[in-house]
Parts: sequence; C-alpha cells; structure tokens
Amino acid sequence: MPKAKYAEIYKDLKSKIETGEYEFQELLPSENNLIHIYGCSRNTIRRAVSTLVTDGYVQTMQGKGVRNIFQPTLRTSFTIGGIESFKESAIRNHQTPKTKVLHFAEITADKKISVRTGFPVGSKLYYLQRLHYLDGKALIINHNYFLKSVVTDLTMEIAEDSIYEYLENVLHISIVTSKRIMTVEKMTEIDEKYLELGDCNCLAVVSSQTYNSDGIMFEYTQSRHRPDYFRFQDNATRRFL
Amino acid sequence: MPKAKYAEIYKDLKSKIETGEYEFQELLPSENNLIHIYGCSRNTIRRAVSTLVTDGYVQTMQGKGVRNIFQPTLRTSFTIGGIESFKESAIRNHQTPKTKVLHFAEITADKKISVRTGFPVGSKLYYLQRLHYLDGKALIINHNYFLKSVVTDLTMEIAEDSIYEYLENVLHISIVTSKRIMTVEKMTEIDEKYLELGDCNCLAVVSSQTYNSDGIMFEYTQSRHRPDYFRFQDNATRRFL
DNA sequence: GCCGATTTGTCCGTATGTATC
DNA sequence: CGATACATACGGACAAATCGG
Repeated sequence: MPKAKYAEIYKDLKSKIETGEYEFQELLPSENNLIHIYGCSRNTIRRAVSTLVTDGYVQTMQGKGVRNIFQPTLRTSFTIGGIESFKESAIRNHQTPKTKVLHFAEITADKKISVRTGFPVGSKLYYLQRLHYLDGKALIINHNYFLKSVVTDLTMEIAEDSIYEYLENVLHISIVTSKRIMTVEKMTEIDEKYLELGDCNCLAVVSSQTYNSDGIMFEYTQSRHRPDYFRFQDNATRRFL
Repeated sequence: MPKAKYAEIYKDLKSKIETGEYEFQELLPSENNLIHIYGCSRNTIRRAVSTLVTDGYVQTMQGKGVRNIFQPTLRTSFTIGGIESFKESAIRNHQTPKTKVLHFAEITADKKISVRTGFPVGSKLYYLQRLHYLDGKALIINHNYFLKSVVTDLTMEIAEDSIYEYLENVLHISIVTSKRIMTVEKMTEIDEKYLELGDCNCLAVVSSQTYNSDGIMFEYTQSRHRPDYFRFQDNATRRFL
C-alpha cells in the first residue's frame, strides 16, 4: 500500500524507465525539473531517486545528472533483493505453485539446533519440511523452523497453502528483516529422493533468519534449490564508510 | 575516506554494536538523544541509522525505538553486499591471495559475446581467464571482459597483481554500480582442470556487470567458485513500493 | 585557465503524521 | 489522553563536481 509521496514518485519513474520512456544511458530530468514535474520538495525527489539507485535502475553522478542504466535483457525470475514468499514470486512470474508437506513436528531447540538456527536452547519450535512445485516440477525443499510463541497454531493446512499469508493476514505479523546466506552444498538423500537433480550432485542453499516488527527472530529456514532453476540477483554500490 | 558526518556516526554506532556496547536486542538511544550525543541534525542521525538498517545491524520500529539485531555468530567470510576485489577481501580476512593468468587476449564482441556480456556488438575488449588462489588453494576462476576504451593498456603484470588497484590508482576509474547474478552450474573441463572440486560436479557462478562513474559498463565478469569455499551474505527488508 | 551556471551531495531546522506506551 | 518515538515532507544553505563560454 504505497501512499507515501516518495513511493509514488519512485513507482512512476521506475515504470517510465522500464517502458523505455527514459532510454538506456539517457539522463533523467534534473532534480530541479523533477521538483516541478511532481510538485514536491527536493528531499522527496532525492529519496525516490536513491531508491532507484539501490535497485540498480539508475546511477547518480555529481555535477552531471542521473543516468538510466536499466537493461531489460534478463527477466527477474527471482526476487530483486526484497523479501517475497514462494507463492508471491510464483504468481508474479505467472507460474502455478504447489506445496507438499513432508514433515510436520513440534520440537524443542537443543544445542545443535540452536547453533544451526540461532534460536536459544529450549525454544519451542515448529519444524517442517516442505516440497515446493512450480508448474508441476519439484524445485525446492524447505526446512522451516518457526518460533511457536510467535507463530501460534500452525497447521498442516496452512503449511500447504502459504504460511506467509497466514502470518500477515491472520496473525498480523509483518516481516521486516531477513538475513540470508547463500552456499552450494552436496545433495542429501532427501534432496535426491524428492528433487529431480539430473546429473548434478549439488544444490543451491539459502539459509535465512527472519525478524518480525518487534525485532524478534521468529523463523529460520533452509531452502534447498534445484540448481538449474536457481538464480539470485543483487545490486551492489561502492561505499566509502 | 569518510569525512561526511553521517558516515562518521554510522561508523561509531556500528563499532559500538559490534563490540557489544549496545547489546543484542537492546534499543539504541532515541533519535533525539543521538542528536545531543553527536551534535547534529535529525536528518543526519536518520541517515546513519538507515544505513545500519540496510546492513542488517538494527531494525527501526515506529513508536518504539531502534533495536540492535546484530549477532556475531558467523563471520562474514565474503563481502556483505558492497563491492570488493578479490585481493581486498583476502587481505581483510588475513589470507594470502595469488593470481595466475591463464589466458590474455584482445577480442571484438560478436553477437554471442554481446548477448552474454551486455557489451554492444563490435566492442573492443580484453578477455582474460584468471585463476585465484587463497592460502595456496585454487578457489576461483574468473572470466573477465574489459572495455578497452575505458581500461586502457592492460598488461599481464597488472592482471597478475590486482586489476582493481590499477583501475582505481592508475586510471582513476571508480567503480560505482555492480549488478550480480548468482547461479549454480555444472563444471566445465577448465573448471575441473584447475580447481580441486572434490566429489562435487557443480560450482557457484557469479556473473557481474560493473559500471564506472560515468555510468558506462566497462566490465563483465563471470566468477566460478569452488562450492565449499563460496558463501554470499545478504540482508533483505520488506518494502511496500 | 578562469568564471558562472547547472547538478548532485551534505547538512540544518521545522512542521506534521502515526504508532507505541 | 499525553508523552515519546519514528516516518514523512518541506524549505533553505552551502559544498563539490561538471560543463560551456
């Protein structure tokens, strides 16, 4: 629900870039011009533009202007840096998602689990294994750990649909921060059993810790991806801090 | 060289977080307090804090405060999202880097290379293959494409040391934006020949386009990493734009 | 090389809205 | 309800980089 002015300006500029209204390598209107175009203060313009910078759409050059560096060459098949649930990204890419729950249990974090997930020893957790299909192909196995005190009354039915919808719409938990680490690992027996890995014996693994709006980590998930369908995008900018 | 005030405040807050002066889950001083502590305006404080947010150190909560969510559990073995050269990151982690040039050529981009790299057809390029060692272990094979009109007079000697040092210190080219895509690919004969992959037949591949301060893409690189030493960190925040 | 106009970068102060307690 | 905290927005000032005359 964007109602903030800077978000509207961001959206408008972004669409103008994506549709080619501003061409690749072209300079955007100067900040002063944008102020007149959108009828707002300079700070608001600068905030919209700086968001475009972090998303890799434009590059600012002191004394020169703001250059469009968006190339529509490659489709963004996965998230561009934000947080997105499996179902959301599937729908955004016009694919049909399906989820099968392989395992559903309530556990208490011991030392080993604590070290792996970051939950304190003794935490009451839901632990599930889920298999995600896209257009009928088994692509991802997720190992989810949810903190029971936050994610209350989780059921098989919810887990088969979308846990994130349950979190946001029913429990009104908003996901804020997610720390992710990507690695490549040898496949396990479980991976081999459920994913069609072809002649690859490795897969892409994304481990993530997710925090709610109270700053409490309530989820640890290890996502194991079939390598040929895995792809992760990222934009980095040089900083001097 | 940070001399901007917000960068100093960022650095100070970050070090206080890393050393535990602010504890995990603790609230930082409120913006008003920070204004008095650092003797600056609210905007400057907010900019420092928001940089900490994007780096995953803290989380802001409207009406409540700013919570420290930094856990020193796992060392950042690779870059945290910024741009860093192989040599820089090696030195930062107290490891000894070495680079061997396998191939050095000047080429002109044909259709196939253009599609792969994003350079226009007909671009004059340097193409090199380089093998990177860390503490004596062959870990990465890089396939670099540099735009000759920007990266002038590249030599074997430079390529064996650090191209980025040459770019920054000699040519005074500053790297600004880097768009990266991570995938997992089957190994090639070259990979197998030079990297010790053990029983894995896949590797982590990072493809990146790099832009200079004029907004010109001057580098395309495909980095092929030995999977057991590959690790990529990332912090994502939910946005509603 | 200098100067002035333009453009982005940094910083300040203030006002108002919204969420929390 | 009031106090506190962060979020958004405005306006102004000066610095730094770029470009053209």
